[in-house]
Amino acid sequence: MASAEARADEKGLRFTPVRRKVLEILAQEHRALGAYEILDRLREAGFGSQPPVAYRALDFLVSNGLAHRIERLNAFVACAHPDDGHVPAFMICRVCDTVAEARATPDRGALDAVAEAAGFTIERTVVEAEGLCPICADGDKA
Amino acid sequence: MASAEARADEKGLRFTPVRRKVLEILAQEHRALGAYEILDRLREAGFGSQPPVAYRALDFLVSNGLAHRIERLNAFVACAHPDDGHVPAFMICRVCDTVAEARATPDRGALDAVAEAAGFTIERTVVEAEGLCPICADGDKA
DNA sequence: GCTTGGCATGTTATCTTATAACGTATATCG
DNA sequence: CGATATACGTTATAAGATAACATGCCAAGC
Ligand SMILES: [Zn+2]
Ligand SMILES: [Zn+2]
Ligand SMILES: [Zn+2]
Ligand SMILES: [Zn+2]
Repeated sequence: MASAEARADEKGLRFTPVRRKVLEILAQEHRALGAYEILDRLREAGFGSQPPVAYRALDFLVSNGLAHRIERLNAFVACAHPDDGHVPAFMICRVCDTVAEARATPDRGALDAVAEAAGFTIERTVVEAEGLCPICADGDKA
Repeated sequence: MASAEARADEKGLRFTPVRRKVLEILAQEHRALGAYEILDRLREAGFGSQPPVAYRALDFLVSNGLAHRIERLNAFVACAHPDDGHVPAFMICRVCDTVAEARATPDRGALDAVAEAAGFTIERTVVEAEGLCPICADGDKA
């Protein structure tokens, strides 16, 4: 995470205490956190306690590729590959809510073809798979 | 839509007036409608006017493959291919909110591979592309 | 034909998620 | 130092979703 931060600094981004704290909070979890859950922890840490505080920091992190929004959950995760500009794909466990991030880039062939045929210009793609993580799949069998 | 309805009947599903009305409302639009927008139209048509009325009908339609939820928009569209069990992919115009549905099935190769490697069992996949439809892309140039 | 059980509908109340609007503080630059 | 831009903080409210409970409907079983 330190490296991501360093790169952000180089790009002239202002990595303020709230923003750093939110990224730390996200990075400590392997699951997606809702904005209000993050807000609770900000409050505990002495930051502002109203929704815009959390949402603004999250907007910053998402805009700059340091975090992603999980549409399926209305929640957020730290980016697992903050280096490059990538198209993320997520695997969300419906039991324990853990979220794993993969790169989806090679995935887009078929959809791209349809879009091109339809004259649709894709700017952003959301790929979110829901299912069972290995641990919870084991639990199910037991 | 009549055909979809007939098939639903055959499966022993109860196609009640509210449910039919909601499907009609969705089918009349090529964009996604929020639950409260649907609720407004139900009210106008003399149905119940409280949120659960809309949400329950939508749950029914989504569960039975007659409509889809667009996670990106927290909204709903009628299914364009109600025949088969398909994995839908959506192209959402960020300007006019129109939603086009494509079949995503051949798309999943890469993600499937990653999931298998990780031991993750995929049960459902959300694919939503955001961008510009042909009409709005033209408008941008002008 | 009446009863009973399951399902759908309807309502009230409440919860969660998100943003608008405004004032204050802090940083950056001439 | 003063001007300007960006970030932070608060209040208030919008938008999306569900819990809990009462009522109505219909079809199966007596
Ligand atoms: Zn990422
Ligand atoms: Zn799990
Ligand atoms: Zn469909
Ligand atoms: Zn458009």
